[in-house]
Amino acid sequence: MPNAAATASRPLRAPSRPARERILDAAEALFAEGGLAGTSIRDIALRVGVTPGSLYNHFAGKQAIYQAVLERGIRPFFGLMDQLARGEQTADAADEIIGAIMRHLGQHPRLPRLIQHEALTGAAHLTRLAEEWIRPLMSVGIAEIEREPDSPWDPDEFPLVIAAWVQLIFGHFTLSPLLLRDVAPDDPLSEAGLERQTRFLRKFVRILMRARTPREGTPEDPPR
Amino acid sequence: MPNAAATASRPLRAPSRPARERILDAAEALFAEGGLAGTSIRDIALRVGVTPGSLYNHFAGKQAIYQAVLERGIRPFFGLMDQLARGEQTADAADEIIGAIMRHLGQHPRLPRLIQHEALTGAAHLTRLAEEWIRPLMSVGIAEIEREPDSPWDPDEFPLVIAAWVQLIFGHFTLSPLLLRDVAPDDPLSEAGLERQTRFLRKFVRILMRARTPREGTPEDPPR
Amino acid sequence: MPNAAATASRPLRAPSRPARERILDAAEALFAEGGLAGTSIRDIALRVGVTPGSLYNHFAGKQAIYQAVLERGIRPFFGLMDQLARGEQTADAADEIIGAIMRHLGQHPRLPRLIQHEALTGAAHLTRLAEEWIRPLMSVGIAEIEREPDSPWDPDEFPLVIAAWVQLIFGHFTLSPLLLRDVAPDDPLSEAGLERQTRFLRKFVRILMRARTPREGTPEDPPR
Amino acid sequence: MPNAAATASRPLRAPSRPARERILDAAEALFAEGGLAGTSIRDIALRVGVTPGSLYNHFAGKQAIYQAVLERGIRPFFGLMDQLARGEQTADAADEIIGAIMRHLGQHPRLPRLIQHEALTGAAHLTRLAEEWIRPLMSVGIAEIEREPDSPWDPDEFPLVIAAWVQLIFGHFTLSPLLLRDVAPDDPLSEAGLERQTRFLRKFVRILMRARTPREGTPEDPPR
DNA sequence: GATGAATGAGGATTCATTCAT
DNA sequence: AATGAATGAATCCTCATTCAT
Repeated sequence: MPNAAATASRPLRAPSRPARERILDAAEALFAEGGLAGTSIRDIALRVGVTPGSLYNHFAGKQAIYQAVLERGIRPFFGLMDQLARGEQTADAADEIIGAIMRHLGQHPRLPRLIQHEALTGAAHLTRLAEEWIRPLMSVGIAEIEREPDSPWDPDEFPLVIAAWVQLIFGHFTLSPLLLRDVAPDDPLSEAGLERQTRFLRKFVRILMRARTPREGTPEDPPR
Repeated sequence: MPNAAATASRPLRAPSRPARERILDAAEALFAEGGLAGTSIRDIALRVGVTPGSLYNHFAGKQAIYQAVLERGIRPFFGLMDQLARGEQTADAADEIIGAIMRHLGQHPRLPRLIQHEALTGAAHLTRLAEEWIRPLMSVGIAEIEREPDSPWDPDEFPLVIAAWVQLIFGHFTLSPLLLRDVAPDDPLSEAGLERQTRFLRKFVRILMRARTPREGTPEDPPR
Repeated sequence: MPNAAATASRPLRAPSRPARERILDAAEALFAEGGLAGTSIRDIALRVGVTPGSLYNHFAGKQAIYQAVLERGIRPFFGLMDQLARGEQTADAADEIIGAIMRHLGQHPRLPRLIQHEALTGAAHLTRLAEEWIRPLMSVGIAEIEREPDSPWDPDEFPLVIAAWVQLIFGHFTLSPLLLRDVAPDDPLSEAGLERQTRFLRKFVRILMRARTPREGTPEDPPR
Repeated sequence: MPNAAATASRPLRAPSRPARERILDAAEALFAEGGLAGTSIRDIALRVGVTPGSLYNHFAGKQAIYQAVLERGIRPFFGLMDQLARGEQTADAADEIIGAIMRHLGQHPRLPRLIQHEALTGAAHLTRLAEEWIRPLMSVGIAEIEREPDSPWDPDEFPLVIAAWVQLIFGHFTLSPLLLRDVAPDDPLSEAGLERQTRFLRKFVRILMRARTPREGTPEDPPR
């Protein structure tokens, strides 16, 4: 009974993390790496240290585990967005928002990967969740843009600006590990990497939001 | 539209696009959607209109097809980067680069998805390719940044700036379809959506590159 | 109605029909429908409203439950046969026998189905029981035939006649629900359906037992 | 390659029975014994001498095999019924019908078992087939009854008479092997057993159809 | 007596791959 | 080049059973 031994050594902490959570932990890690199709029930069971059949005492099946992982990951993130939306409108709110989000994702670095996997494969498992997640996200962002009088952006560009923010934040977790593999001084997901990216994003936003629109290089040339 | 040129030499409808290409076409579409693990040989064969066994007359196996899809997709993109790197250093080079890249990806919208899948699952199949791809990409970008005397960025931030660009461009193909699903006036991958994003990115880069650094809101507050 | 008597001693609604019986009730219903292989321990537990493991507090396993269901069903039927064999030899004994059997099976309509399942799958679980059941059944029947002086049957045909009776009686429970599905005015297992069949069988037996042998159409033509 | 050897020894007969048929042969035998739930794909594959996966090159799954077995078995039987319905209305038609049916079932003794299994488990897989099978069967039978002027049966009893015939015929294959196990001189499904039953049924029908109704023993006593 | 969690065996089915034709 | 049939491994899941609580 290895788990018993493992938990016995820990002084007080919960009498072994509940099985359901342990399964979701393992599944989250694997799904974040391989996605739904790339992760097998056996992999999960193996990581939990249990027989595949055992998982079915806790979840109805692979899809149910996947869905639960997604919900467990998104729910607090959604809560954070909600809370930020309600936050005080100080001058440096943007800085605070970026910091809060990066801090949260730094502690849950699998969430952006899970969402990116979903987005790639059709987001079938996300649609219900996404509806309550993307909306507030857009609200938070748009409110933030509008508060800035010097913002160079037109209202019909606002969604693109928000999307850009999401891409930059998520991309740090999903793409930068590849892009910066040999070029950055440290792992993007390390403490240092996260701080670096946070500073970078703050500067980024400062520039983007307060800048006066520069003259257009080639005004209105069509992209084609 | 290079394919059009290639097939122009044959009568009209290409009844005989080489089998190898037809397989890669089918596989590309499926891999872009489901990734390597989420796509079966049978799916591909079905889409080609052929028996699974037949594929083995053209490729050594599933992995070989996957690798070939990746290479076929990345090679021209790599070529484009190379060409852009060599391009004239006009004042509006950045605009041209963005246009060229968006134009290319607009015609090969699966490429960013393939790469994103790879990035998520560990990029095992990409490393060889990535080495010859990411380097020039970084070069092109850094050169471009350096040419801008007013750029607010420090040299050690350059890689992050490049990464940001990639995230913004790729994200449009991998994340925006989800993010803007109900909020944008049209499909991000449609002609109109691509033009919109191209204009947006140009404005973005203009602001980012030429802006004078605004005063920091909270100078040097650590992210945590 | 022995169950009624048993529960009559308790207040009224039997909130505490012994667990063993409740299990057998559930199992009987399911085994009668799906047979041994087609019924899972979980199905039974679900129907009882209990956890699968609980069943093992009352029975050694699935087979034991099955065996117990079989025995609980056959025992009273065997008792009935025995009693009928001992019955008064009145002129209308056959009518009474048919009535008694149909009445009993009407109240235990799963028994013929259970036995038929067994007969189909090899009767491995029945052999011990069958030995003490089929014998008396044959006795009762043969005695009855012999009492009829006008019977057209030869002694070596007696077993076939008995078998025919069983087939007709059991068939009403196992085959007629399918055969008469759209053609009979009511469900064969309903009160009305059972009465109808009882009348029919009585007429049947009257004809069969007392008829004078008609001239053979084609005397002694081989069946092939 | 044992099959090759086996068929090589046979002088001329078809170049090995087609795989599809071999699978259905094996499946039929097993389904007739254990029913759908009691038969595993592996059992079938084992009997065919092939790997379970191979079956899926020929059938979509277990249910498909089952359905095909049912159809292959019922179709010719249905054809026979149809042909008998069209047959000449000679004086001894009943004898001929009984002979034909018993002959057919004697060569396909699994069919009654398959149908009985279905009837017990709900006949879900049979309903479509049954509709085209039970109708003509009823027609054949009723026509036959009506042709007999001395028949003691009322028109509203006709379906019960037909059902009785089916029960007697099917029961010989599904119930008699159990009932007559130790009491008959030979196996009911042997040549001799079949002939015996055929003679018995002919006598049975002669009596039943031509008999004058005997006086009722107890006129109209309700069965309860 | 009941439960929740675990298990090993086996269930159907899918999969990548091979190969004779 | 393509196919149909085969295969062994792996897939997800169910099952009967056990056992500490």
